Amino acid sequence: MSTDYVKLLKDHTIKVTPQRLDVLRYLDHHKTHPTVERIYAALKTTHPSLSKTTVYNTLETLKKNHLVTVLSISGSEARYDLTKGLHHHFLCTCCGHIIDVDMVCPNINKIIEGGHHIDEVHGYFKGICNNCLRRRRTSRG
Amino acid sequence: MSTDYVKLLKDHTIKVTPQRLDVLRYLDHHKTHPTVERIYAALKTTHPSLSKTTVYNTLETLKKNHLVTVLSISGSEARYDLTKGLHHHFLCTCCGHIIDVDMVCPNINKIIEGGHHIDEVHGYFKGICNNCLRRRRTSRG
DNA sequence: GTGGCTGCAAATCATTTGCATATAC
DNA sequence: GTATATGCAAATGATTTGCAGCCAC
Repeated sequence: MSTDYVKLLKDHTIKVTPQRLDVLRYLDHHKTHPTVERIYAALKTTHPSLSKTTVYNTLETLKKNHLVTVLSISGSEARYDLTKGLHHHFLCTCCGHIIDVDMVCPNINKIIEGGHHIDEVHGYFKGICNNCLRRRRTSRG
Repeated sequence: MSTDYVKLLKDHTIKVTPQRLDVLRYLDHHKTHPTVERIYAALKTTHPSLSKTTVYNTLETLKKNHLVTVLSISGSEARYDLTKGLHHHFLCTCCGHIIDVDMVCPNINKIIEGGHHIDEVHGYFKGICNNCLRRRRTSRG
């Protein structure tokens, strides 16, 4: 993503506001699939008047413009990701981290045999990440 | 799934109660990935004393025993599925139906290159199903 | 008989809504 | 100047929790 967030918003006919720039910059600098709460808490420190509603509104606007993607991989809280090429996600059920998975499934089009029109493809994997596996091994042995 | 729900529960050391049998039977007869609300509403008609808490509890118990699988494909409400072999799901954003997708991705193991341990694989597709596509075409032309 | 299950009501948590004020353009 | 965005508080909706009484084993 370019760092010209102003241009990015203007290109999508989204009005430029400090709040929107903040959220965009945060997502660009923290590719950790953050929750609304995390984004809000982080930005609140440097922008105390920020409201959580605005974070929700902003993310909704960015989503409608396909600038962000929402993940529903981890239970109750939505996770947000700057939109980039098709990739999938691995949730470590031990530490909660979400790891990007670049993987192509060549026969993904099989589903089109049913004559359905596909807009979105989400691959969600859950398990234990290599970090947690290592830590467990170490602490036991 | 066998229709011997009593045996199924006993095999998993789950106490047999009318409520649990009801939920199990409902899921076996309605492979529509129902929400808690739908299961509850349906069973309530023949079992008026049933509580929604019990539906939640039962689904949680069945889930822990890997008898049901939870889908988080459709926004805020969880959807429940009797567990069967690996398959994926297509959500029609027009009519809300969830369609099973039997599809094998041969290089799914690529993710293991990262040394992560995988427990669950969920493929979620979103778009417009063939039914809705046909209906739209018809109503326009 | 007893531990686990049920069902009710209240609590919680993420998200949405209504609305008055403020701001981008 | 006007339409839109912001921020607050209240509302909503799904799910969870606490607890008293009940039931499967």
